[in-house]
Amino acid sequence: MKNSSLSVVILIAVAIAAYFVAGALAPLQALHLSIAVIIGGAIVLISGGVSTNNDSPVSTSSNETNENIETQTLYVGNLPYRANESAIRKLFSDYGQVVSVRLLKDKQTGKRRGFGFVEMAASDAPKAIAALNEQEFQQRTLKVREANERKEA
DNA sequence: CATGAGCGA
Repeated sequence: MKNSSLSVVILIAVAIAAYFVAGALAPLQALHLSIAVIIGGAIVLISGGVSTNNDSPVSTSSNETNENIETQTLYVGNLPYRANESAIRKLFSDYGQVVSVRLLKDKQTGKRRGFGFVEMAASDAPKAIAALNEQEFQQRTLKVREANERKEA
């Protein structure tokens, strides 16, 4: 839709340019028009062929499993109120790829509740638990455990 | 601003 109108604009501009290019190449003005029409027709075929290629861009059946890594949500408790999400993400990213980190805040009061959830690769989750559980983080002993409710892989 | 066991819009 937008591609077609844009193709028309580009087509006109290219055709005009092709007309002058043809003027430089051919001595006769009739030949100018002929070459311009030929080039214009070629542009029409090319742009038409491109725009009508509306097949699904990534319909290759091998693309459906696009890095579907098994993720495990970890419960992280006893977090310091000063802790922000980036610090937690960086802390956990040393033991595995962190998918998402969410620190829970009270919706009513807006205050932080001191715990959160870290979603990371399931293969790296036990290592992160063993390494970060009962570990001191900003003078607070973290409690890292597998999440129980809400989301499960 | 202040709080400290716990499992989430």
